[in-house]
Amino acid sequence: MSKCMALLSGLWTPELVWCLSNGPRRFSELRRDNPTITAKVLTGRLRDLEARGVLERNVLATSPPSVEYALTSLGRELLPAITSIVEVGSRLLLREASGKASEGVQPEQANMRTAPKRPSQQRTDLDAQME
Amino acid sequence: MSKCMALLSGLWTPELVWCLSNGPRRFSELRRDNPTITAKVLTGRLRDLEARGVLERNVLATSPPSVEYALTSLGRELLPAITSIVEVGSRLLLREASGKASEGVQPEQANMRTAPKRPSQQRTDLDAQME
DNA sequence: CAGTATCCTTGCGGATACTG
DNA sequence: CAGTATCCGCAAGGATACTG
Repeated sequence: MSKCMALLSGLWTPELVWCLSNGPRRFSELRRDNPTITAKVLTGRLRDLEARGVLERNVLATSPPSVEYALTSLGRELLPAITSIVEVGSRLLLREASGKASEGVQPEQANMRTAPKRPSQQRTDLDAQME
Repeated sequence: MSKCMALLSGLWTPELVWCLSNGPRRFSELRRDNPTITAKVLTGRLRDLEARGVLERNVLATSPPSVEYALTSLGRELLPAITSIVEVGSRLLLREASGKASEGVQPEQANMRTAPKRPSQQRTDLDAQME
């Protein structure tokens, strides 16, 4: 679970995948796309993503040498997921900007002696979706 | 971009959302679901997610008092995205387990004097999808 | 039960300088 | 151009103890 989400962990990681979403891109191009990232961090993230199989590194024999980074097919499969998170995310951020409506306070029933027991949850509906 | 992905940032955050995916759950239940999380971190993540509008905190007037956490409607919209990332993630992890096939080495053409110029990329195909 | 309060460590990311 | 090498600060998490 966390292992899988760790695919996109690390600062700048989503941006980099995003930048590669419409074609390969070189090291210096990625630097220009994200002006405030440092070379060290950029190399780090690219190496991580390469190790995880999200992108491929391709050295071109130009002079001076240039290096291209491109999403793999599995890397490309992450794009829809990213967009949907961003979609929800921006709605959430908008909600924060305009004063948070409805601080809901419903008057729960009092005086029940013990709280209800629930099973310790082995399967979730998400597990079901997975198969 | 990173702001939106930060919704699910923080260790344990995806697990917690996952645990709430099939209904509300109490503090101690969440602790049992993730045996190695500490109370401090659990409270922290829950407060974060509440502030971000992903879940709601609901104090029940039982004795002893119990607190229920439940996903909001927007929180629930994150679930499909999470599952698709996990989907790709597990395929990636499998690939690592069984020796990584095809370390592709294609013989790129040499001796071109300069590398190709590409535009500095203002819009991506993902931006197009968003509208 | 559902948390706070404190302390302490690790490591991520930024800044800066240098290289094949 | 496409990186590596160091140093540093700080915040996120873990461990542990205590509370209404």
